[in-house]
Amino acid sequence: MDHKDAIAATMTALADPTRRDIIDRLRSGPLPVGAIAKTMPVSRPAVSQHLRVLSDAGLLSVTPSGNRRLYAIAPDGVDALRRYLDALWDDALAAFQRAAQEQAKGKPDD
Amino acid sequence: MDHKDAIAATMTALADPTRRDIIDRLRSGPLPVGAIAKTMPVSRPAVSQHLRVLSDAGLLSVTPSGNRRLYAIAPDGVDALRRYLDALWDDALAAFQRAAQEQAKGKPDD
DNA sequence: ACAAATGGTAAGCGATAACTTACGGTAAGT
DNA sequence: ACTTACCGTAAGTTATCGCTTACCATTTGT
Repeated sequence: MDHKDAIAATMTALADPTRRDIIDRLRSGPLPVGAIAKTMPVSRPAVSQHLRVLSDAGLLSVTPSGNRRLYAIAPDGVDALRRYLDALWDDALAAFQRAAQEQAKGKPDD
Repeated sequence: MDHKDAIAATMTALADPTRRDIIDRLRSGPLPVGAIAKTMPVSRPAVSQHLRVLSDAGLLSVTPSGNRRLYAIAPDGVDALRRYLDALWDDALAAFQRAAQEQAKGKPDD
């Protein structure tokens, strides 16, 4: 998977409110599918599908434990998106300051 | 707008590839609608609609300049999402280390 | 005053995505 | 061995979203 595509997949994964709910459930630690679905308004297969999307995006890791499958937040996946936003923030700030400078130079007597 | 909703809107706004393309066009500085649309494979109204979504999410600022409207990346909007991911990353790391500790304690003779 | 340029909005269409029910497959308990 | 629990996948439906064309408002230029 390309780096640009990875960002796209991660962003799309986090865009859905139900998936962000799932992420919130996993903030305190790994959980099996059933435990997640029990506290959510959607069916278990729906949760399973969401977990697939989140895993494909690299946001979750899966560790089969006997009968169950424990899902956990993958710090690396979150970090990738974090770095993208850091770069975007740097560019935005630089462009902002440049625009402010040009306006001060272009219109000195406002 | 609630803080949670703001994150949701920002995430949804950045989930679309065309909107991320627009953001990329604005990395070097503010641009009017027409200039953006000219370098993109979609029509100007489509760009206009995307700019609306991005603005509503707080990711862009608009400054009317005579006939045109200059769109620029809003550093504050990006920063809000950045902080959300930072918090998520912190929680993920803490949960990760806690899980590693519990496994080391629970299964000492693996 | 008229014409051209810039851009936001409405209506309609096609594709995608999230959900449900139904099913199959593997691991654990009795 | 059989039954129960846990979970992923398939098929089908519905709602949402992104796009286009058409239209209107405002501003600039002649």
